[in-house]
Amino acid sequence: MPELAEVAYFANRWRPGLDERVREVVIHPKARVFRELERPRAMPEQLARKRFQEIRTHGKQMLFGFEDRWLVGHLGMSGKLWCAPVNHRVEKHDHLVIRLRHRQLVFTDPRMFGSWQLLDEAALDSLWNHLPPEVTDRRFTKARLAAFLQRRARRPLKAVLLMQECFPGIGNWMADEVLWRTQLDPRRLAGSLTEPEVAALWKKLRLVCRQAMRIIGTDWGTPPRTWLFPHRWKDGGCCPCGAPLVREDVGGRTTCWCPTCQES
DNA sequence: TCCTATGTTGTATG
DNA sequence: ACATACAACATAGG
Repeated sequence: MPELAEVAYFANRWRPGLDERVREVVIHPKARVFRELERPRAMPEQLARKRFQEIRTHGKQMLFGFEDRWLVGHLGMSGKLWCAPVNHRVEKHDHLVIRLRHRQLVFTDPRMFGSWQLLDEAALDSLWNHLPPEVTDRRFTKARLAAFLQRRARRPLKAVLLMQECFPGIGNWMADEVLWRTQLDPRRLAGSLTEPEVAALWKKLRLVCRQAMRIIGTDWGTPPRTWLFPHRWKDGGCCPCGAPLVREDVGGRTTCWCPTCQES
């Protein structure tokens, strides 16, 4: 489910717990979501008694600060964060539960494509502080976009927009939304864009990221009907222009576009 | 039963 | 070394 703005939304579900201390951490040490931890069993004790102080996100990554330890989480395909009352009992897909005095911070993920890491200050510096610029960042320049499209010249645009190394936070629906607004066929090869097309793509990438964060990021609002978003999910949908939308596999992912608005 | 799912990664191949 | 293509991961729901 989660892309840029949904990730920001979920990260903020833990906000009510800020300033509280960790009483207990409950995990399933063998759950796939802890595959990046060297010693999953050590994690609960490393967080015990620490104060929850900070929430940040970067693309689809979330960072939670606990004094001198930082949890980095990724929600995968089906992960969710929420605050549970203190009497909540751990359920089947609750893989990480951080118990505070007044609530519990819960990570639920049926498919277990999500992942968690625990960083110390050195690891935080080497990992979190060297991420690529976000799409809305001033350093995400048109030249940077053009260079990346050239490097991935033989892949369809749709597949390229999903590459987190250049487009942190862009996922399946956001990629389709951006291409629809840019009126580019998702099957076009990245290296085939003209300079004005690159400029338009850059502009729409930034626009969709900003608007998604504003509408979905804080309270999971519903994007208006003027977006592709509400029309794209199942077969039989129509573009706001009236034409039937196409849904097909492009670059390994189901892709939705308007054959009228997005000419090849 | 079969197909799909808002994601990433490992591996084979060119 | 670099780029590309695709299976694999695990589960639920239609």
